[in-house]
Amino acid sequence: MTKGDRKTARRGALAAQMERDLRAIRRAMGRPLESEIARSELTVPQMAVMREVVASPGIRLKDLGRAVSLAHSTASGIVDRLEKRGMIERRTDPEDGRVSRIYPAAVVTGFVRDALPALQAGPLQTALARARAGEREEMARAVGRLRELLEQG
Amino acid sequence: MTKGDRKTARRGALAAQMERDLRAIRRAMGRPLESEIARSELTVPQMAVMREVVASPGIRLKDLGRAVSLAHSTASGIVDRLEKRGMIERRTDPEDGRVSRIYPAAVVTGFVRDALPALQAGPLQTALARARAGEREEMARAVGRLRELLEQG
DNA sequence: GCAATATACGTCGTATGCGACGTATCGTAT
DNA sequence: ATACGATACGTCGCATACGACGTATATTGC
Repeated sequence: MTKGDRKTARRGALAAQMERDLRAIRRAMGRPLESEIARSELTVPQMAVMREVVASPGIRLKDLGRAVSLAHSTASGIVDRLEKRGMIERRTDPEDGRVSRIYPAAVVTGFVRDALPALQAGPLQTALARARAGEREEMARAVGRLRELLEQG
Repeated sequence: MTKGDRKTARRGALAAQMERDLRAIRRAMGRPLESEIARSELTVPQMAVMREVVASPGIRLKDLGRAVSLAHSTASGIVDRLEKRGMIERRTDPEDGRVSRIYPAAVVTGFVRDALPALQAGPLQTALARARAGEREEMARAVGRLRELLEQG
């Protein structure tokens, strides 16, 4: 085995470990939501979509998907379910018949704007609270950098 | 607005940004797999499971799920599909009728052992290759720490 | 020895999550 | 004006992904 091979193997092990960690992170982030914020009956992605729609009423589906880093088909499905619950509204753009604009339902706008900041104190924020300030910044930077590296490919 | 409120808000923003980054990371990691490693016809989780099964033939389903950070029901489904393709085998433990042990199919054992290291050079490893060595370690550490913080809750 | 409990899995219902495909609409070049 | 490509969505098929529930098998308590 050459020196280069060992290097490659070491990087592979690092990557494999990071993959395991990232799966575990995803798992840990999704889990408590079901129980902790059960009152709101919103899953993590639904929460993210609601936040975005409240922040930008009338957002196009495509931009919504990009904002939450989801394929438009996935975003469409989430909007479907939120619409079925009456928390959101789809309206075709009068100036461009192709785009459907997403609005928060009038009834929930105020409620969501108030409740969301409190509700979004999910497992991630709880975990971050346990870290030192420097650690928090470091992890945020690392995650951002990793995203950057992955997306520039 | 008190000083504590601002602090909480800042942490919320940090958490929200990290959530976006983590979604984007997940998305970027899953995507090229479909095309790049299309020959192997294996998805990311299937790859992770194959790796684990080849590394530990006869592993119990529960331990398999834990190793890849997935619920046992999810692991069961993945094993179902791999079994249907003949890449894996389920055998009930003769000493304990409850456990089903997972074995790599005899035909693929050698092949997988050789092919996997090359195939697992997925988007993450590509991205990591673009980073400086120090950055790599830093990101790995940060991700590991984040996992630790999330799981200790 | 047997009832109560615990464990390991399989299965189901639901929610993501994606690419591929079809459709309606818009912009544009002829 | 009309054909043609581009764009935005909706929908489908499939693969995760989870908790809840049921079932079969061990283990424990008495």
